[in-house]
Amino acid sequence: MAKPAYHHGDLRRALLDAGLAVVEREGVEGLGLRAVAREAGVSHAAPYHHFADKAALVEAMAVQGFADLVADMTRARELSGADELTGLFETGRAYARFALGHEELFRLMNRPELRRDSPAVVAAAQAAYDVLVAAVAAGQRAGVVDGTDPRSVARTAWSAVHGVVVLLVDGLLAEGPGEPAGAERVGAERVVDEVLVLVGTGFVTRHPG
Amino acid sequence: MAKPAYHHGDLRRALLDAGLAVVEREGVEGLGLRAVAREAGVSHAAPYHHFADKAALVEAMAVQGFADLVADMTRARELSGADELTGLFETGRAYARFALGHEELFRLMNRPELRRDSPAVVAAAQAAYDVLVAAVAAGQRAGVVDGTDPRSVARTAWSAVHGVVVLLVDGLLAEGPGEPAGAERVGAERVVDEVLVLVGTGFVTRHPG
DNA sequence: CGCAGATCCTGACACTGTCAAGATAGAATG
DNA sequence: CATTCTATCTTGACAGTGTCAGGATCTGCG
Repeated sequence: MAKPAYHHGDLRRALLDAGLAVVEREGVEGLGLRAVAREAGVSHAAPYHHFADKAALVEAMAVQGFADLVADMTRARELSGADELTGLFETGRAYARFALGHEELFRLMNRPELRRDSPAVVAAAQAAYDVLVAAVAAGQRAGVVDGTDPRSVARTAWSAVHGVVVLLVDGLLAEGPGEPAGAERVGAERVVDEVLVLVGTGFVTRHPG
Repeated sequence: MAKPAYHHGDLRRALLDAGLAVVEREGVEGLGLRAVAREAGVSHAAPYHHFADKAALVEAMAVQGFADLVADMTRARELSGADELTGLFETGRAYARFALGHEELFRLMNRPELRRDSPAVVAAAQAAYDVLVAAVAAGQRAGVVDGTDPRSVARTAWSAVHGVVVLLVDGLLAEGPGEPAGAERVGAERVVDEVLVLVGTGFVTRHPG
């Protein structure tokens, strides 16, 4: 159904999906233009009719990924009820869940060359940031978050979430040494929660009076 | 002096330096084996007598980078005097300063394929982490840092520092919109400080009683 | 000196991204 | 319906890459 051999119907979408499949199977560095063409069952130069070059393909994949990410984040915040503090936490948790659930895509989205060369990707990433800023501002209006400038708090919250997720994805924050591989995911989410509450409450001993 | 044309003296070191030069000039993705061979003034297959393959070269560069990083961090902590809290902050600041001062090398050190394929790089990164853990533990012994498990606090501190630095290097946390390019560095350090103190004190409003 | 081994170079192979030219399908026009 | 047009896809080629095999050259030891 809907695969008329020569004129493919919607090859652009098919190439994006094929790229997703390749990147999740073989990692970011295994993603090549010819590989996604093979995966899509098409000739090696066919992608050039839908993307200017390889960079344009991964750019489109990254933009799509960020769009899905902001959808996850806003949905998580909406579903979290009236408490703005748990809403903020759930937003962060959604960020972590997305990254841990699509590790290779997340790595692709954070490729530095995209940040340097693609304003579209930067804008898409900023959109995810804006969701966090909005959640922080709501928390401040509700009186559960300190500070006057929401962007200041959002910067540290974003830094913490992004940092812990990156470190987890790169395997540098395994909970115990030598945990069974199957239990990694639950351990990862526990580490994320731990970091989220600790960055909310702080860890510097408050001097009395 | 010390450049006997054929037998190069210390080509291994020269290749590492050439790789550093190439990576800072052309970025991580411009770093190729043939490029560093050209930079070192040597033939395109010469590196194979000192490194098993390209991955081994960038692995060695990353390990070297992490060694320099831990040196910077420990030195900063030692120079910070007796106050364990400022010692902890200075350790984080040193991390940020290294990353912002060697952006491309920092990006190379954080390449995900290294984390997945090279235990040596993971160990080198963990060594940097251990410096932070030690600083946190010292702060706890001095009574200026909360918590019992130093690794828990160190995880969030590391996450915050690493996160803010990564976001800054990728240009996602510019202070004001459209700051002059020359002032970027000072703005970046201010953002780092802001995040460090905020993650230390926390931003959740404490409910009285 | 003469040899052994380390070090470097040349040449080749498979692979990649990219472009040019030709083949084929569906759409528009008569 | 027949014809032409255009977008789409394929084939073939080129430069550049990582990598290996084989030959050339230097250094140190006997």
